[in-house]
Amino acid sequence: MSQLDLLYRYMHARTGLSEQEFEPIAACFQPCSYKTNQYLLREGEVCQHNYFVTKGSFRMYHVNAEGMELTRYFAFENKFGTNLTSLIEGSPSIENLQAIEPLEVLRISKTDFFDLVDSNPAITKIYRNILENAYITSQKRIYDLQGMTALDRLRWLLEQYPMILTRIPSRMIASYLGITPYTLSRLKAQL
Amino acid sequence: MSQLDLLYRYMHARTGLSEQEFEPIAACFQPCSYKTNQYLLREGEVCQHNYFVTKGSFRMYHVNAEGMELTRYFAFENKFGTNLTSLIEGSPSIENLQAIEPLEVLRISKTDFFDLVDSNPAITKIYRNILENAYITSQKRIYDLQGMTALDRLRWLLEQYPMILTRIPSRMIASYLGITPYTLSRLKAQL
DNA sequence: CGAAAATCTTGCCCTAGAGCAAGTTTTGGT
DNA sequence: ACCAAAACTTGCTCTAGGGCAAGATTTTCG
Repeated sequence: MSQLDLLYRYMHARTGLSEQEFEPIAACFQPCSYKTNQYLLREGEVCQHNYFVTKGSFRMYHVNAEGMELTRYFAFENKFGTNLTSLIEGSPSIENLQAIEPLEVLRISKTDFFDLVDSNPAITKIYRNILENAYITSQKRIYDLQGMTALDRLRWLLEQYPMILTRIPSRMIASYLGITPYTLSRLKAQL
Repeated sequence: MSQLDLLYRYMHARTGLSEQEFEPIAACFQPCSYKTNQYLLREGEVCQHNYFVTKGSFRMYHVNAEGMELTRYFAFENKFGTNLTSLIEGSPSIENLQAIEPLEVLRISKTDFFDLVDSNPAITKIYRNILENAYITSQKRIYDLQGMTALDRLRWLLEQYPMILTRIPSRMIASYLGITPYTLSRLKAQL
């Protein structure tokens, strides 16, 4: 299955667009590879692309005033991921996008993307879908996690991504759950 | 300033639409009043409207498994507010929308709203704007609050809504900040 | 206006999770 | 395959914030 096939399937499932309609869209996407730990975007830069993951994964994280990493999102296969805030506002990103595993993406430039959003009904719909899902996911995260103990939060995460403990380094999971690596290590013993 | 004037200003600022273009949109909105503590939507119901606040405020909150209230959002004047997840998915709402002060809104039904989103370019743009803002706000909340002490979180909230301590009961603010009313009371002494 | 109810405050004690230190295991580069 | 560096584990101590109880204040509504 080629990279573009994956993207086509993603879009077809959400909009029912035909292969012909897909062609001009596909032309805007560029394949791109990153090694583990390599950055797609660094804090302070203005985000220029939207990324569709075809293999591997990357994370989005922020370094706060105390120097602590806070991971907000893991993008796995068949997901779009980007710093939407920076992409939308054209403001400097407050977060880093970093490959966790050897990563392959299809990326589309900001201008091409928003041109398509404004001109191509299928992409208008996809963008709406991306925004709706991003919003719903982030609401779910706020609600589900608030008031839970750290152990419950870990169980919640494992339900959503059963593979995560084997694929992703613990310190990143800890920073996603808002706990220290020490605590995560102790919790794993209790699972 | 009439309710519809406020809505027109809101939309004009975001899309530049003319009064003539606004007319058919305005026709879809219905004025509606609620008393303090009255519910716009209860948990378990499917959300049927999108609300634009012209006076007063309402909150969105959820009751978790332990019976604790978690407040997610306060909607003040000139804001749209609804349970977007329920509105989008047609799923039962997991949250309650409740007036905090005597409240006046303009509401639009779900079907009218999504019909406009699909047919009216100004509303397409407004909806995109609503989604983008909802997303950005919710990201900001996750990032800003994670890793902060309770006192810092309170200060953060007061920066955004200086009037909140006088307009909104403390227990709701506590549940928004993810702390107990006891702790909030102690923190207020430290401000 | 006045009584009952709800809300807010504060003293006290307790627990979840932070953080350091010191060891162990895993990973990556040559 | 080897070594250094990074990541993970675990014992110990400490603290922010939770939660109860009991009193003070404010709100509500007849």
